[in-house]
Amino acid sequence: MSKPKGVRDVELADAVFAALAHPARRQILLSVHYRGESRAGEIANRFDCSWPTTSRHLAMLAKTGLVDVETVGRERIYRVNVDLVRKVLNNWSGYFD
Amino acid sequence: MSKPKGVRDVELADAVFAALAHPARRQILLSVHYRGESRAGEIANRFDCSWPTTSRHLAMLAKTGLVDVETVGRERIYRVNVDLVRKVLNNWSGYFD
DNA sequence: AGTTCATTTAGCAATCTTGCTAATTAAAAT
DNA sequence: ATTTTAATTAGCAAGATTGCTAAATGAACT
Repeated sequence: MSKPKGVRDVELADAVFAALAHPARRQILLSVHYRGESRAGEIANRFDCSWPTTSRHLAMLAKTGLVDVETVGRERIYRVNVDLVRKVLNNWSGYFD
Repeated sequence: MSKPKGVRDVELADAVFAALAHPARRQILLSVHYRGESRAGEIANRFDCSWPTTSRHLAMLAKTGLVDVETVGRERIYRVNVDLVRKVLNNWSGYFD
């Protein structure tokens, strides 16, 4: 544990809130969650922006840990990391109780 | 009720998540919450960025409704709108239950 | 009225973000 | 081996965000 927990929490919040800042990423997150695991192409087709643009949004969500990716052949399957979403949001909400 | 509730919720989420995206604004929000109502100058002095920069962050938080402002003479007193913070975060967290 | 104090607004440069199309990777099918 | 399919990465232009200093607002004090 090189960094103290508080620091890691702050860095995580930085990344998560940055990721959630864009409407398209929030939409993607909700969409993937409600439809269950989704292939990149399915996700890209559901949105009006280009596939590469969606791909970059997905990459950012993945980097932050908000989604997990599984590569199956030439497809990539995304799932929401529900625990992380809830953890960060609930944690933050809790500061204001 | 000109816009349907769903639309208003989405617009509110856009504004709130945009406001929470910047670390300085999250820090300001926490700081104002924990120290209770604060004058603009107190807030500005607690952070290393310039007063005008903090002022703009505060303006954004206020526009979004995350803080309320009361003008008393030449001072401005900020308070966190705890209900809004919690409402939006809990609402969003709830999507992933 | 003139000065000071608290704060915001203007204006600008530097940096980040987003969106696109074109190019690339790599697995599957022929 | 070549082509097709799924998806990402590169590269760039347009726009948004942030931070600063200087200027402006407006209440309070002398």
